[in-house]
Amino acid sequence: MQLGVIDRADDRPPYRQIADHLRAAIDRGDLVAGDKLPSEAELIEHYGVARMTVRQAVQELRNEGRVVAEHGRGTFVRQPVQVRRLASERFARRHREAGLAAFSVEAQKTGFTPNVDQLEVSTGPATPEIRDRLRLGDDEEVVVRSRRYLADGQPVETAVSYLPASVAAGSRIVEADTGPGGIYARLEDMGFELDHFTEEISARMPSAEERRRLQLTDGVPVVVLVRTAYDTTGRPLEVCDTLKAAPAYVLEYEVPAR
Amino acid sequence: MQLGVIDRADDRPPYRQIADHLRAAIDRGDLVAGDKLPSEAELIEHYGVARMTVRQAVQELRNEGRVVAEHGRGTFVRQPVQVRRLASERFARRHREAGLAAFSVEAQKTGFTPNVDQLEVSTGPATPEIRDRLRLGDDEEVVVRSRRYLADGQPVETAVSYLPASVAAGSRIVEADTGPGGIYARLEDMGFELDHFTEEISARMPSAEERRRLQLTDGVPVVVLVRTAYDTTGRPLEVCDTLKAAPAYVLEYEVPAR
DNA sequence: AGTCTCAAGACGTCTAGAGGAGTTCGTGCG
DNA sequence: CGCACGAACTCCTCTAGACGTCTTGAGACT
Repeated sequence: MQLGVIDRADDRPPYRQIADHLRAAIDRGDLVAGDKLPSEAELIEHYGVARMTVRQAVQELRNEGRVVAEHGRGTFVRQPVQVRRLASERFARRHREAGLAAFSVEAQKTGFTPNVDQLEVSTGPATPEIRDRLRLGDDEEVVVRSRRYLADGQPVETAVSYLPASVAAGSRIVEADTGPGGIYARLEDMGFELDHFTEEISARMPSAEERRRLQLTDGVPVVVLVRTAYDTTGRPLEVCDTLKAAPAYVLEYEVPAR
Repeated sequence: MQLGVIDRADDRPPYRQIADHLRAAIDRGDLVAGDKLPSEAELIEHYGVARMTVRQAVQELRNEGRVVAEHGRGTFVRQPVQVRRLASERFARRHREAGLAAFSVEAQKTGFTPNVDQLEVSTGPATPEIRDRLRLGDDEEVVVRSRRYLADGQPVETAVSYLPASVAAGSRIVEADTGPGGIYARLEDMGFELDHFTEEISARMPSAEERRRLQLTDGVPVVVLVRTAYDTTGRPLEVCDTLKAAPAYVLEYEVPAR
């Protein structure tokens, strides 16, 4: 494998030059997914720099998610993201069925074993952001429903729903088991007419806690999806905050051209 | 500000404890967006550890995108992601108009100055992935159109479109200026009937090159959006690969409930 | 053959420095 | 008053080590 040497005339610092060499080796195909990078000792030997310098170089690639270090074994080139498309979702299906039901339908098609856990339901004050989205007053409380979806035992998504307590109170929405059709069916039972949804999609690096819950390695971002459901009067009935394990999970939307 | 001390009995290493202390201070609100973290010297003094140790702690928060270091000034708590909603897009509008036109309409509503640059058009062989998405044979070439969108001079999105050369050949699609309505209008001029689109959304860490083109700081992921447009016969006519600067750019979709 | 032990090799964490480069701001000079 | 300069402070890069934990595989033992 060709790595080159450090050019002291280059204005980039040595650690960055080393990182670029390694990245180029991956891009060239000298190193493919699963291959082991040269060990730290070998890089020190090759470049004639201190250990912290080669570690900083490798750290760059780890932060980019291109390699993953395994304690005691070595550092390996990672499979490029979104190779596995664990599940896709179609809008229509997603919103006709709710929660685990939609996930199960997808599972049948894609061939994984679906599971859901960590369902917690509580009622309490809302954060300013949720209050804003649900257009609530300062004192109004919300019902919070959180859960985690797994595919073949692997966590792929966490979701937290917020509903105004005034809407959910007295219904099965405040219970762990909402019954068939999920909370959307319950809302319709209660006379609310669901009209449309907005979804805001962004991405960010997960916190250590979120990384733990989704069993993510370093350098992998999560897709953040915030769905708000409105009734025919334009009143927001639910905000659902979803974190998706990005490399494993690709959303797929289908829309008409006009 | 309350930071605590390192607990040698704790099984977490010191640098992680320090990172947790700082993260907790932010979560508690002791430090809010724009605030300066204690300097490295102050953290060394407070915790009684070496410089590399406090740097490693701060590096954790930088990787999470919660703080940003400014050379010579200090390290500052970053605005939480998606506070600025530079632009939102609605499906209908997005696909009736094309490219800069849609971007400009959005600009008018949201109040930024739109711009587009780096438009390059070329024809050549396709990557295996693009060939697969466009259902092309091994020898078929594609027309590649790349551009970058800016809002108030700030890059917010890069996009690369791929069309089968057999579709685009002889039309204005192979020219830098496609004329009014963009490539979708040209495709319709040529008798192709656009039927529907799929969009796959994921996220990943950008490469150094991508970070440069979008002027992103460390620790910020990009949202990757791959749109495929089909005609009424189900033939894929275009694949558009889009990178969005995640924290500044939140997609917004609106869909009917059923 | 199967199991245990141990050493080598890999990455993880940390120390105690050094010099460099960018930013800020006060001070003194013109 | 305006400007140049320098000190102080900040983060950046790097050195040359030390010891730790984890993994693997060779070799000894049963």
